[in-house]
Amino acid sequence: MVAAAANVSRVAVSRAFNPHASIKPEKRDRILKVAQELNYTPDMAARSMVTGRSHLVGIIVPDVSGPWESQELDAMTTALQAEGFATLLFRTRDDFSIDETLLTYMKGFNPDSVIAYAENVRPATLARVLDRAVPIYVGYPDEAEPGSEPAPLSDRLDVLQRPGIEQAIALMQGYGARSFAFLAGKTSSLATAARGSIVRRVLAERGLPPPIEIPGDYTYDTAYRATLDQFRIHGPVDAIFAANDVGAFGAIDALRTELGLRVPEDVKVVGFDDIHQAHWKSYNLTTVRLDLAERTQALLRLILGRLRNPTAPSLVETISTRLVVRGTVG
Amino acid sequence: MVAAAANVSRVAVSRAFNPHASIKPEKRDRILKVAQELNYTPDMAARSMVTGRSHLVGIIVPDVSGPWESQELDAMTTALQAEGFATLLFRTRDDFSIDETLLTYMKGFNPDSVIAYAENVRPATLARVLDRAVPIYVGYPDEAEPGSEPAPLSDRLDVLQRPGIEQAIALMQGYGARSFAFLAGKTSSLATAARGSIVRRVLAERGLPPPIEIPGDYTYDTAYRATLDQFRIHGPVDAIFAANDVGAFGAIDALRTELGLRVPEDVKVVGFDDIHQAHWKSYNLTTVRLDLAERTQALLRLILGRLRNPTAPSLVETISTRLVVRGTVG
DNA sequence: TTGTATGCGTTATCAC
DNA sequence: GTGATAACGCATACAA
Repeated sequence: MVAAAANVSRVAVSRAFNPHASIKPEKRDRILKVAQELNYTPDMAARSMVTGRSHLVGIIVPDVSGPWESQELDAMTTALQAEGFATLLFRTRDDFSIDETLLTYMKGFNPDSVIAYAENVRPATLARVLDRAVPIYVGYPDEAEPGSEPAPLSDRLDVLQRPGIEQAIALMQGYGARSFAFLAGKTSSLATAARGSIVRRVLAERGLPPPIEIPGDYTYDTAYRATLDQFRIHGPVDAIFAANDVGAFGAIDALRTELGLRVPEDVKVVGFDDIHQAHWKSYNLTTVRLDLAERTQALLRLILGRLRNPTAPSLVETISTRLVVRGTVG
Repeated sequence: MVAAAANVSRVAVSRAFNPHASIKPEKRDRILKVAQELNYTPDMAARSMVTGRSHLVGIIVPDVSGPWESQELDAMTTALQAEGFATLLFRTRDDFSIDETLLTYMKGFNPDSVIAYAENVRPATLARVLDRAVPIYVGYPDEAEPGSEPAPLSDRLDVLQRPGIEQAIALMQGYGARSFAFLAGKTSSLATAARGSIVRRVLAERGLPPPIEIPGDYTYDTAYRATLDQFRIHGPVDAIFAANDVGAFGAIDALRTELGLRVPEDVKVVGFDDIHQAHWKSYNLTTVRLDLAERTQALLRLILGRLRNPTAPSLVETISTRLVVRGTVG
């Protein structure tokens, strides 16, 4: 507040920086000018204490460097910044064990909102630890397990995974695929569970045999080895549906590099996410798209809506998926 | 502080949460227990005001979803979390124009430290805007331009890029390459400028002709098209040295997919960074490694060292590079 | 070891 | 439109 001392009053400075406050324009301009000369910036921590708004949005991800996660993080950070929020980034380990510690730690920063993914955090834990900020919970409603927790107090982004998966299977079947494999993601992941469940159901509906399950964990290396094992030990399949794009890359490389098979002629492959790398020529992957821009906007609506009306009932946004056809099926 | 009211005193709670404070162990345990039951967490904002430590480390990147950036961000976030810091993430646009605004905004959060990359932020701007936190500046000392700014007040991580580049060129020359191309990154990037300069110098030292410059911007698509243009319009080269791995991927796919050339038989390719994707079988890229763990530890030392002694003269850490040989040269 | 008083920088409330 | 004052939640200096 030295800026004030150098010139005139004290709360005037506060008003000068707050667009809604009433202050004579010329006075505001003068104060802002002095502030800039003195290199003064309002202290967000102090502001946070009295306004109850930290202008921080917490994001918890299991692996910042995962292509999908990093692309979503990029989009969210850009969008949040445009709205005056800063991204507070946390990284969780794969197991649920440190959930509580991490959430408690994060709570100390009083984020205005928290984005958590179903894969990483149990909804009950989330709801219990955070109170001020209503968390946003990304879930997969179609084909949810009967006993799944209802995510009591949180706003939700529901991702409809079925449409894209139906299109993918229809396309592969149309090109003659009869035997399918589902290359799973991490088993603890709700997303992969929902995807696998949908795949099984859609295959059944179309009169196709149930899929062979190839174990995976969303990584390239595991997908590569697991695909090798599947083909060498258990025998080939006509088509592989991967729970994520990176896994599909691993499967494709295993098929082409080590098994001498052609994609898509010998084996068809479809991924999930449509990350930037999916259009790289070496893969040119047909995949189910989770539209990033759409998703980012939906999350932003949830955040802003909750902040505007803290006592509103649970907010829900829904987005869908669709197939992006490239060169690994036709 | 309601936790205190529910039980005993008031500052006792503060001491209970501060490891250094003197308090009877049993009392601390009891307080911590009650705190947990009441779901209480110390407010970092309030703590920040009185201690002058925000436990926030600001990181500014141009593109969170870039493989290299996201991998470094992941490693840094993990390391910082282990030391009790949270990552405050900012994203800059490609041009320098919003530098000041973004930095001012960031300053409002009073980060304990700031990591900025030479590509994104002018050192002078950085030093002027931030005062409390001494920024950490990642630079490339070897082959620095004579007129480059000395980054006055900041701690530095110096990356020695020459060793890895020398090894790469030696290897390619050893396999018979005579004509070289340098696939550049963004022209405004200091890293790419330094890399190009080193490549030119090393080629000259080895009696090889100067490299052809292929324009690029670190992206796959641009590298793909630029490589196509180079070979179709200006003619082929024996070897391509790319300023980053993703650019190398684009070049490889252009060579193999559209030009019908073999890598490494017809054209040798080397990248830079050694991102996770470099070992994917479709590329299996020989590349210059920037060791991530080493780099993360060096940055952490800088941060902690500066915090321990705020008045110390500029801290400098130096890390080197080395070639990782895979399948795109031999 | 423990409690009391003070201050960190800001905004909200209430006078003027 | 403007200024004084209280309050946010915490850590520290000091006294006990």
